[in-house]
Amino acid sequence: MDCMDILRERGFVQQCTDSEGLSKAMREGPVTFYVGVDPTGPSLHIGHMVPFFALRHLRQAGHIGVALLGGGTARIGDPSGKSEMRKMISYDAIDANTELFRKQLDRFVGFDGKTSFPANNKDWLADLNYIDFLRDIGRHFSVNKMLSFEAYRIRMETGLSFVEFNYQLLQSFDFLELFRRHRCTLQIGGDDQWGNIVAGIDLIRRVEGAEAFGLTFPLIMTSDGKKMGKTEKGALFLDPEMISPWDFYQYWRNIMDQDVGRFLLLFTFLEAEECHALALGDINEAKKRLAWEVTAIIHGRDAADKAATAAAAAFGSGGDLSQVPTKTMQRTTLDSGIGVLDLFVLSALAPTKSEARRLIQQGGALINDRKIDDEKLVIDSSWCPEGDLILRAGKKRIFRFTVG
RNA sequence: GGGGAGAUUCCCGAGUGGUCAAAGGGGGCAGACUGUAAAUCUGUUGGCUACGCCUUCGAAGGUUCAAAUCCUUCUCUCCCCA
Repeated sequence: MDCMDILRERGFVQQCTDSEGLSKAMREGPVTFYVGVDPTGPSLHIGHMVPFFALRHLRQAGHIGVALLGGGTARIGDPSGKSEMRKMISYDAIDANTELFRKQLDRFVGFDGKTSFPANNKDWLADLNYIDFLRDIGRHFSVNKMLSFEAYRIRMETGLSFVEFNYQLLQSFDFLELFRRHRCTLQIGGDDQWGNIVAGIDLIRRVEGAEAFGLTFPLIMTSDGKKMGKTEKGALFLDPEMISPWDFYQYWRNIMDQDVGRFLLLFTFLEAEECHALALGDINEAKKRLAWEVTAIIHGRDAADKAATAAAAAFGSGGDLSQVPTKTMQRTTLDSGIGVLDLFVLSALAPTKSEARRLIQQGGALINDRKIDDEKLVIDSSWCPEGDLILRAGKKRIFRFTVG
């Protein structure tokens, strides 16, 4: 079984320009490939990660992975898969994001400079000469052909600016540049990148007369048809400051039954047989395993253990609640008493007092397992002889105050 | 450049002088049922020092006792023509 089979078995493969040819090339020796991400925000989210999981599988099989940070392309904005034009981001913000992405990817991939390393297309895109670029690269692109791509067709409805229309040329140029610099002959990415990838392959063929490959992964959806990785707070970011390991763990713990097997294969490195076995067994145990594995991969084993312990305590038969999301409260604050509404707002379980009030009215507010039905109630030291206040909002949200 | 349409609360989308904090749907939150799942049903969904007050209907002005609704200017978007 070669690594294409592994990827296929794990549900990574959506489209491939030439899977026979690619398998052959891979058998003949290490293939250098790349995945690109545009640093358009302060953190990667789980939706970015599918190609990077694939990167690790491919590297495992002896191939060489380049993580291309789109410090240059982020200045333009990729219209693929989007119905609206993306806001322009300042150069400073892009540079800052690039660095944040690089660190997160280093953590996940573990760049060693040989089998995997980062690159930044800002290095070759930022100072391109427009006229030269048009003459050397632009002439290979047919507008007619570009317009036939699905990505652009969608935007024909809502509007497509010339800047975004150029994105494909830049990404194609990236591929060419990586081919020239590193003999990179394979680009992998989400299926929305298909058009851009194919365009790059064409460019390499025309300019260098060389053969390159493209491989795309499915856009991961949850079984109820939503884009995977969406939460109330937005995307499922990898930055623990944006999405705490607790929330991250909870996301996976609460996915739908039907998704467990698929996600185990995509987002963990457990053997395929084990993934299948887990999905066929006790589904709740499988979810716990999935949640632990993914949390461990992203945030480390320690964080995963803590999240699992906290979850067991919060939803199981009591136990150690010390790992649940926690804040410290001043002894003096508690001594003078604090209104329940303020307390819930302070915990962030309720964004406003009105929300807190609603929560209480609907019977979803608990403190130390006592149901709160009076919104004017004042909480003081007598509530926590043990030193902790455990607030619950509904059945799934929990917060702990330690007094200190 | 000319002509037309539009910008509404988290999203979509009603509303065209007071009865509008603004229909309906989606999403969210809570309750019931469960397995921390899904589906389903119910309630709720701007804020606050809450039977009242404040902020919201692209932005700024104006008319009026009263404006999301009328007038002026501006910004942005879409469509048709050049």
